[in-house]
Amino acid sequence: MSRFTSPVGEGLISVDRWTDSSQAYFLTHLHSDHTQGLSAHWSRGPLFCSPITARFLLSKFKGFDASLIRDLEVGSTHTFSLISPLNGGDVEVRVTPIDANHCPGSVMYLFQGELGCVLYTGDFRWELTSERAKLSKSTLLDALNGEKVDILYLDNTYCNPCFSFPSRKDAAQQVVDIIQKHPHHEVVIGIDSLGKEHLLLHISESLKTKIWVWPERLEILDLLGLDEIFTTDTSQTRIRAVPRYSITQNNLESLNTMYPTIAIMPTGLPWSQNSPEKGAYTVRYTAHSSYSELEEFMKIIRPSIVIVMKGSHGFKVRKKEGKGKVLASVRRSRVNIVRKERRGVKIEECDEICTSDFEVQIGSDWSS
DNA sequence: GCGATCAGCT
DNA sequence: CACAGCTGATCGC
Repeated sequence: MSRFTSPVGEGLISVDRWTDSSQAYFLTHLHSDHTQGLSAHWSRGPLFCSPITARFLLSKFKGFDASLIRDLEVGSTHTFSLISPLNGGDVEVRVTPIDANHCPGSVMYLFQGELGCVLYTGDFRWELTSERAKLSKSTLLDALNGEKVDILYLDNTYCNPCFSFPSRKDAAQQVVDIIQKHPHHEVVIGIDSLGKEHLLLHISESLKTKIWVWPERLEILDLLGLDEIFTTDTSQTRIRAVPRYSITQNNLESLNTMYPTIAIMPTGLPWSQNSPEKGAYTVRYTAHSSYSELEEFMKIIRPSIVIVMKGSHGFKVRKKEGKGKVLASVRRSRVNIVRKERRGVKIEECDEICTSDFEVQIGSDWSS
């Protein structure tokens, strides 16, 4: 444990982390909690991401130096070289970006080479009933080719047995059903600046209608070639996708003084409650893995060590005194878990990756 | 005045 | 509570 976490020399690789010095920077997707510290003036070094994320990045940060972007074909293995701060020699690294099925452009990164075998999931949904996730699984297993994952950085947002979600396809149909039961209502659907495009597409196709979005959102949809089904003209549709934070009880009541309106919240968050009598519907549509999906994932990966990236309502997280450090303790599993502090990760070079430092403790909960 | 960071909120 | 944000205050340039 201590050998990995104690920094030796300069950092080599940073993932979703932009505040300290590394030789290569990786971005999993363009949600804002993964880009804190990134700006149009980025100059620290090469930034690796998927081609779609590169497109979003240049749109979000106008004036970004495009020569720093290394867009990597998803599903392929790429090789690059870093300089060892220990001996000045080359450190060869293989990286495989794998579709994370979280939002457009989102990827996980599998790093292999002298650094060891490190899998960084970023935010991901391991929804194996979908063809896309099945493809991600085979890409991952092919790239691993039997190699053991030394360190897994895991999105554990919903890693608690109380979270079970329908497939996004089924959840999308639930939204369509709600809309069809209100044929004379206006409909507002809460979304963020990126994500849930497949939900909106499903609604548009099922109901043969365009969907209103705000102008900045249409720019993002244009980058995906989806401009045909969206509009910024309210007269063309009764269905509007609006910023999630704009859907409040007060706003819904105000809308209803003008026209009968229902609100639909696609979310996995447990405190968003369904209140049909108030015209407020919650549908469990989420871009994060459910507990059982995480279980499926862990059965395949069986890493030596897991570092979880979230954790407030996932694993039972226990605050440890001093320095704001947080360690996770897991009651239902004996997997060795450490919670990463703050955002992203900096991967340092070690004298060697010594897997015996990370005793394998895969518990029966993962393996049964 | 501008950009970066943070507190507070949903 | 906070998926992934938004707004507003403050600080340094």
